[in-house]
Amino acid sequence: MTIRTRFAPSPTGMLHIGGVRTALFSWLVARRAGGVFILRIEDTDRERSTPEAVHAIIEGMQWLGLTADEGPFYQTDRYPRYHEVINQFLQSGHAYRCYCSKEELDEMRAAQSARKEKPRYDGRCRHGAIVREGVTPVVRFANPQEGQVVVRDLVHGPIVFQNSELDDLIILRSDGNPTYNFCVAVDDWDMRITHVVRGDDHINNTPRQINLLMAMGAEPPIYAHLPMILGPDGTKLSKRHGAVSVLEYREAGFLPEALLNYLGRLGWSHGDQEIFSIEEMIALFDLADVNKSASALNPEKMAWTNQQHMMRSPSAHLTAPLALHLQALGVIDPSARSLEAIVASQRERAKTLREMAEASLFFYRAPTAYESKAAGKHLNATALPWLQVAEEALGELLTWGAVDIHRSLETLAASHGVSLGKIAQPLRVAVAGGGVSPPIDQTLAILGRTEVLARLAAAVAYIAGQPAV
RNA sequence: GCUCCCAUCGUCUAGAGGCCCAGGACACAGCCCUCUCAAGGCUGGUACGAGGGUUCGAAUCCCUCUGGGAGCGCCA
Repeated sequence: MTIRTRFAPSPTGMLHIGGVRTALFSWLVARRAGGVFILRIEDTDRERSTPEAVHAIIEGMQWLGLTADEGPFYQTDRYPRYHEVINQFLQSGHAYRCYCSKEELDEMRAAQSARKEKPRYDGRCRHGAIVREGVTPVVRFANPQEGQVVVRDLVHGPIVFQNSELDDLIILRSDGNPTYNFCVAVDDWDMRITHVVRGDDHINNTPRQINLLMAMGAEPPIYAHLPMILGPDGTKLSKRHGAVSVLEYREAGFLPEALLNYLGRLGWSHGDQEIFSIEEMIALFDLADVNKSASALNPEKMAWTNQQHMMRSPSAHLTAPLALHLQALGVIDPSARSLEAIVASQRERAKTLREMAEASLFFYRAPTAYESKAAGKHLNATALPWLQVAEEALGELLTWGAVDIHRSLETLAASHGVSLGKIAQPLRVAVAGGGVSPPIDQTLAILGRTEVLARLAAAVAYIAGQPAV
């Protein structure tokens, strides 16, 4: 049997990190089994669903590479089918019309709470409701009143619910809109979903959905309820934790595969392995290895994971996104320097592409001011002669490559009986404006001879203009 | 209140009765490497929520408690 899974977000907000993790696991289950992954948009809440949110979900999934084999399907397109099932239920006695008003229901629930009972519909319209003129009834599902429902859950094991705990839920609102649990059951059946992978906040909905499925004569799928993802402080994830939308992680300079790797390791593990490529995750993922307890986001580890992926990626894979980040920082033409060389020199020095872009700005812009601490230490009278001899030696180089530059500077240092650092640091501050950059030979190679000599001349002039101490 | 879920270092986790006076990773501290910053290497500290069982033996199995979370909607 072909494994079929689905990701079913409701487009009422941005696609957040928790949703992405759910989508990832669901996608992984399908990919691992050579099955089918379906995207279904649950937009029956017409008040809160927006086209912008739908777009953000699709764009996010696309950026992450979590491609759907079928869909996106929209529940609002499936109303005829829902009404068809509701009519069947009405005829078969699996559902009934209920004329109770909201006030009546509120009163009922208030009374139950006062008696310390679980608030629930008491089924007063179940047997021959009194038709009220001018009131459009809702349709309620006649939930079985006895026996139990066993949820087959791959991460939790079997979970048992007593039918006596469940009430008759509304499946069709008075405004004609079917409700969530009902639509999910119909869709999962119609789309022949074999494995429902979703957040464990849905565990309590599951027995209702199973009863609905059984009333349709359907075989319930297997479930896998994933633990929640919490904010770094261990509380429920919300806007105040910063990034809400996955797309914000793209802006922040994360690689999609790194984000997926980090999210995958939240709740899932494969021994001691930390870094996984997408292919490895597909090959190794197993719901049996998924944790039951909630986990908190750790921004430092997320960044570290991203860095690890950047270090392992072929340079060519990083140049395009780096160019985008450079442009976002105001660099008109990122290709004015070798992006591959920049990536090669910066990849282990940055946690994100954005950081990499920031640290690489000096390749495109000569320093307009020197970092005061670095300049004080390295752009002074002591450094002046080193800058001058380096300028001369570099000017005479026949070929301008990192290896040539390195050899030249080393020879220079050796001939004066000093360490390379003595010369490299002043050079670094002169060309980069501060005390930090990739190795000096690579840095100069990327910059190009003309630019380097110009910046050295500027630094020499700067020192000359400094008051003598 | 009722129902359901969960519980190993600060965080992510390994651990399916003896291999564990608990291993790895992030973060932190120190050292090494070194032209800066990183990366890398080495070293260090900190965890099985509590109490009862079961067993020759429990982080691992059972029970109770405690603590956290979810649901109880004409939201999804």
